[in-house]
Amino acid sequence: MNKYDPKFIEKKWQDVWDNEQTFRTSTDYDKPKFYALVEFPYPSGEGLHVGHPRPYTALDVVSRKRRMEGYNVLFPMGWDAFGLPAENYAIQTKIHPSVVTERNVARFKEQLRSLGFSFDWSREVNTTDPSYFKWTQWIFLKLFEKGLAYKKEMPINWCPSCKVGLANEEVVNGGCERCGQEVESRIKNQWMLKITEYAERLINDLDTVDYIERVKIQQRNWIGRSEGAEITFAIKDTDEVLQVFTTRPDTLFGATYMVISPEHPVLEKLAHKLTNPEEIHAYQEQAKKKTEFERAELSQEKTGVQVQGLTAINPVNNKEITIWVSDYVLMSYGTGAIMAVPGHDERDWEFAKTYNLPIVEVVQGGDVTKEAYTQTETGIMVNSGFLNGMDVDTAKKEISAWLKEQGLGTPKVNYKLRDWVFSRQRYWGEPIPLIHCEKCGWVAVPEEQLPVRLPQVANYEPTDTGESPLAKIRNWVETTCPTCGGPAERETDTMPQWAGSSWYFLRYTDPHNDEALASQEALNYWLPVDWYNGGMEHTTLHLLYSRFWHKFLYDIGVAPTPEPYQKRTSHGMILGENNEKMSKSRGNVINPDVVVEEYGADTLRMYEMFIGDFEKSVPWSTDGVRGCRRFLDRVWKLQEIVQPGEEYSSELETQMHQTIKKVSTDYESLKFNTAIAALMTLLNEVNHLGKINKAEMRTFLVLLNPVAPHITEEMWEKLGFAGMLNEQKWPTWDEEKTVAQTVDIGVQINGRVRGEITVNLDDPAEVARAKALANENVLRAIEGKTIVKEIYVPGRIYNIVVK
RNA sequence: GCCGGGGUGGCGGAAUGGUAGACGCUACGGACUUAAAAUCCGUUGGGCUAAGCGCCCGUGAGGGUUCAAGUCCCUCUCCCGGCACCA
Repeated sequence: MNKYDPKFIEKKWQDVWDNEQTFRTSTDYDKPKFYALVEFPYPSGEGLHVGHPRPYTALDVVSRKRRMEGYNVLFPMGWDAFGLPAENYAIQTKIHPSVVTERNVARFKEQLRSLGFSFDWSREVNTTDPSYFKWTQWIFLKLFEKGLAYKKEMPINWCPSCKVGLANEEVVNGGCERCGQEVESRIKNQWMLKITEYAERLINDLDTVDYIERVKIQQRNWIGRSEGAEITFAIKDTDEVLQVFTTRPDTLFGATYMVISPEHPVLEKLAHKLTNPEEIHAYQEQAKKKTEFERAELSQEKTGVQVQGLTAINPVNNKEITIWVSDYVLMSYGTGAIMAVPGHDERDWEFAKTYNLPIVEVVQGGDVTKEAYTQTETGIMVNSGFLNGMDVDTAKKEISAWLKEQGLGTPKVNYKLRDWVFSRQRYWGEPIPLIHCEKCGWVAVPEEQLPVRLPQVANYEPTDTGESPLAKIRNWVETTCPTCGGPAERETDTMPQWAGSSWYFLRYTDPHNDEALASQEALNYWLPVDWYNGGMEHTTLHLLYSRFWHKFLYDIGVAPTPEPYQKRTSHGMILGENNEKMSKSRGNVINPDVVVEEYGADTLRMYEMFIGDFEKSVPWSTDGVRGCRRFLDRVWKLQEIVQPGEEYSSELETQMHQTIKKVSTDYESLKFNTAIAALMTLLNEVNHLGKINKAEMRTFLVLLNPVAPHITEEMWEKLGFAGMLNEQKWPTWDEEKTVAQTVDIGVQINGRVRGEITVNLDDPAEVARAKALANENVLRAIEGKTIVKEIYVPGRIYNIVVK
């Protein structure tokens, strides 16, 4: 027998799969379907990282198993190729990002191919391909049409030295990721998408999908739904009012002052009434100057200024209360104004202490002179007029009814989720397909003119003003208005990287369609995605954004299901051998090419599945890789001991059925490590016996195939088994045969194991008892004692309680 | 601070309330070899031991439920991840 030579074998089978289009998805829509999705990568210049193959192998395993179970499987791959690294590289080298992208894609593809994934490459998509982003732009126009895209003044992160608007994730500790320069906040007019309009559905529909719990929880927290009331406070001697949002309307009697955010419009409106305008303006200026970072850093110390000249009226008792301005109240949440209840809110308590404001206890149970009492379960209302004596829940209901009756307040739900800032002042992204006309305003580029392509340029540097580099390409910017034909200008902002990835799973179903983003037939058949695995870091952005777009497409009749993904799971990160995050600067990066070169793709795949709990982070171990290679070497050698036999042998029958069951169920529940352990155990047993028959060998190869497809396919062929391995049926197990008829069980005395006996599973208790009491060690342990109780769990344990 | 997840050998990790440590790695011993590597066999939680079996301790800490707890309940503690003045 020749040596196991992965380099030769892997190349051979990859070519076979390519030439025969083995894993091409069928368009036979009558077959049961299975749509497996992994997050498509950004093709960086670094090439593939050992982190990438972990989720890919996992769903490759599931996909390969599903095919053998008779499903029509869609397991596609593509490129999320718009993005900053290619653009930054272009600025440095003047090489067009599309050239760099093409190069990187080729490399990534080659690397992925070398790992033997069963992707259907005929369905490859690329977000930077005009035939793809035509539909990204089309979706945007639909959003615009339905009023879900709007333009608004918003601050962006600006690096004054690079003259570039930065994405939030490019700001590290308040500085520019590349040059370290402190980032400024600049106000820009930006396109926004109204994701908040979908907040309620994005929360509620989580109940209809099978996501791992931590993903659901993180999404719920991010959306941050809270129920409360909006209450109107009059401002004395004016027609103006202050609206506040509160989750604790029950504490209204304890509202002893109000706080508005520095950006609150009332300061402008009633500027003439202010008696300390300089002081207020100074505070507003100070707040404006603070970057987000500083605001967070200084968050402990409460600062503020009283708004003199204005007094508010507490609607429940008509008491006059002071108004303050402070940056602990955010304009972007609720109404930008709050009623301060220092007795029962920690922030208000702190502020009241700093400025010596009155604190009134309205819920009994704590000591409001020492700290805010925020417990709501047991407290009883006091100092609250008609609410006195009620518990918090009752008081909430009563006061809400009262407010409604008086026309002073309404129940209200608020979300932490903000609208999505959709503009980027960048070159390498999808152009936003809108035209601004002096006469007609913002006008959509007509559908038949899509896609709006990026102009070829020589320079990618952004402008001093923070505008997109596109703004300088005048012959691209200047156009005519589609509505009136007059002179008009194109929008120069581009879309964020999240745009293309918000719908790519739809495109895979019908990737070459020119008439629509995908045919209704394909969408109806393939959606929802049956299983989507991706990183936890995408839970609050990509996952939420794509659910939002999908729901929108559902509303306009394009997507056939309210939710895009039926099931979502997540993998843990792979760390360096020193247990730190893998990075160039830490010098602990493992290159998958090197592992493939030295040990083979099957070894890499297997190790990535065996390395540990799939859902947890785990450090790389080169020794562990070698262990997997040793296993495959031993598998290879099984060829030498294969015996005839078309039925499982009596020695192995039970274990065969156990292993089929274990492997089949573990592959389904992300427990690849224990599935592989079961195969190792089986191999050890086979080697002890020194033989394996054909029936056993076949099953073993099929079970191992999803993890190590090349070696198993090669052995299948060498052993002369019929057909190709990937065409075989997934083996089944017989539940009855998974149970050994005789087992060794422990005998416990008072819960401690004192001996071991061998029982037949169907032994009655008396027989087990006789065996237990015949055991020398057991006898010694109960000598001189009285048996009080005996418990026999068949096949598990015999426990004797003695005194 | 809030919300998740988690503490099990030297390491990665297994364990429907039923013999804790499967499987792999490491280390050690042996076989093979002129030698080494590779491979194969054995040992590998700690302690005690008369070496015969055996005994004691042990899943972050403390308590509880149970014939029986890594697993269930209570209290505490530490680590990781996310959010963070969200009214």
